Amino acid sequence: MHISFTALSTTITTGSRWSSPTAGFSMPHCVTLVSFSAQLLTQIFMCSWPCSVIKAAGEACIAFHAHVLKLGHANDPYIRNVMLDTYGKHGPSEVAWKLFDEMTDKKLPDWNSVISGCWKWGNEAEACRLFNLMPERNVITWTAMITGYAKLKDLVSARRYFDEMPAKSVESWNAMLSGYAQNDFAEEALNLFGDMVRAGVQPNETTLVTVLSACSSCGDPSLSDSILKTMKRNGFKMNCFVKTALLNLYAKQGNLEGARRIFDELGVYKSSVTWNAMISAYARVGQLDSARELFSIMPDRDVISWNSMIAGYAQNGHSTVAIELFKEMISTKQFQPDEVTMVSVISACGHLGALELGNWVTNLISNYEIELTVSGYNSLIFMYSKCGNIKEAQRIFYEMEIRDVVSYNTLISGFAAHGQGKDAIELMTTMKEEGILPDRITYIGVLTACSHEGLLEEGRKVFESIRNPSVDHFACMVDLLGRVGQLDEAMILIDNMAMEPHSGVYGSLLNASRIHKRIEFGQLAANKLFELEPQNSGNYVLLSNIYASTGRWKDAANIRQMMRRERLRKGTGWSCVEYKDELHKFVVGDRMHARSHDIYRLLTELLSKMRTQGYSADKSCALRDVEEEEKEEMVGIHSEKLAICFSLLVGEVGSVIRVVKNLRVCWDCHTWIKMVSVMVGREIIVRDNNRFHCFNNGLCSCKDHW
DNA sequence: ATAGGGTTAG
Repeated sequence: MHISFTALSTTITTGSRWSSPTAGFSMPHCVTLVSFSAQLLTQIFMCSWPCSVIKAAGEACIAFHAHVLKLGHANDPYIRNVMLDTYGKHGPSEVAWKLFDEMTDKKLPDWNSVISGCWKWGNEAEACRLFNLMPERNVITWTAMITGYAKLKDLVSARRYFDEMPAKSVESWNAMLSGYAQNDFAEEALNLFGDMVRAGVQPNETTLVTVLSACSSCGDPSLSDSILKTMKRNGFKMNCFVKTALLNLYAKQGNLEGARRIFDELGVYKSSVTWNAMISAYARVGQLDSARELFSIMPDRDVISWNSMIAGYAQNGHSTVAIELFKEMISTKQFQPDEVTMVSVISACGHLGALELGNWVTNLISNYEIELTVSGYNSLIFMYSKCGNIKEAQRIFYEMEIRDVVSYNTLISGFAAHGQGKDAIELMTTMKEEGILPDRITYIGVLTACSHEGLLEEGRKVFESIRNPSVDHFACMVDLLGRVGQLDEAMILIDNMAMEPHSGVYGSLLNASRIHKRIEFGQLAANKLFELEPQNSGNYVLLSNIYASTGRWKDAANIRQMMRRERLRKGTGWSCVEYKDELHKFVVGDRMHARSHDIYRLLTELLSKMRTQGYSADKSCALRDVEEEEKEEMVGIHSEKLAICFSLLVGEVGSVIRVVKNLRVCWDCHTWIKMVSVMVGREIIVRDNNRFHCFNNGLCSCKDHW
């Protein structure tokens, strides 16, 4: 960009560029300020004005400069440095470099301003060149170098300057601390803080904010406790920033009452950051009503408030609410959704299997001109594979320029859901070749994929290659062994585990016992599970089903009796169908749907057809069905059946994925859907939580299931 | 200087 000062001067004096781009920053006002004093001019740029005004000031910068020249301040060293600093920070930076080059008597602050400017625009080479060239340096110069390298995430270089600098101010320590803290090196930050205390440097508020933030991400309460004690002992005065950081620390440690106390104590002196910290604290732990209440009375909501709320719903199983809230957000037209918003919403679409909705959201990304980073693309991979379109997920994956471990994990898990074990293994090999190390989630994905495809030997090899297998990996391996029928070996594996097996391990064993009708293992697993998670009704249902499937009706009934005695009910499962841009959600015995009447009629029709077509080909199946009818009379028709009947009514079966929960626990749904697929002569695709089942002509793509 | 997002099993 070429700047002609004379031309600008003219523009300014005619006043044509002034009124609009500078909100609350009108021309006469500026002129007055400039002519007052250099001190005031500094204030305009340096004081903590809202971002919008600073931006406006950036645009107005050139004009200011023109005025400074006109008013004869051009050679005032103080003003000149302010202009240099301002151009460097807000641009156009070229002006700063030009000004600096033309200066014949460069003073130390001028060098410092220009070096800071270089870092601001990411010009490491120039910053270093000037640093080495300058005749003298002060503590500000050195600190600028630390801040600059910290911004580039080059903490080794930052630390080198920090260690080499002849004298350190609190600000230097703070720069190094926040460099560590903001780049996820909480531990290093806390260690450095220890050094700082030992060096006898008095921390200020900024220090505390940084350190408390590091404490909240490192999760060691004893450290923050001692810091807080020292603060109390020294009578440290806490401003709003420190209190908000402390609020966040309490929240991250699970002390919501403590967090709320700080929130309330702050009274009217809360910033929007304080509000957001409290809202997201509630939202994270699933106290969505408390979060929503604060959200609704918060004075100045911003994107982050919306994002915290939306993410709260999305992460606590309320995908539909998350999407509704998002729609509300954009309908106000006051808020621009950003990548973070989109990631939550896209992920919610994935959980719901709502492809149409997902496509609509994806289009919004370009409408709002949102630049996606790796996380954004990752969420798209997740959404497409959860919606059954693994091809599109793969396409996005291969089009990405940079992929991280989550990209790989997400696609591998997608392969697992689609039963593509070999693809999962192959992708893990590729990621290693690309220099990305598999983590525990990668292995969970690959093992699950092997299990779903029945690849015992391949899975075994993968399992043996894991350096420090966690309980989850054992659970996957038990699942794999169990599914292919090697229950004895699965049992040996459990017995030889170095750690205590958790519910996932016994859950896998129980499921395998069901598939292969191995009552003895089923009983063992179920009894362990009754201890480990007595509230999970699914375990009772499963054991009862195992008894029933081998004709032990009395035992089956006893378990049901036990459930009743313990007042356990099947959890709130739901099924969901997307049709014409709308989500149709069903729960057990649902009669709320607009087409309920038609749905139940079709259901009855199908059932009588099934009877005449010999639903009872398999003896145990027929008997099961009797018991199932009994149960349905009590609790109502399964949500899965309602959802599928709705799809049949609107004629969308085969093109849309249906999401159902707990197909595993569901008594006869699997058989039922198989029969339906024969009767309608079409393919029915169902996603049971995390796995796709393709029903066609009485067969299911996952052979191991029943 | 403080606040917000994505991945796993049954």
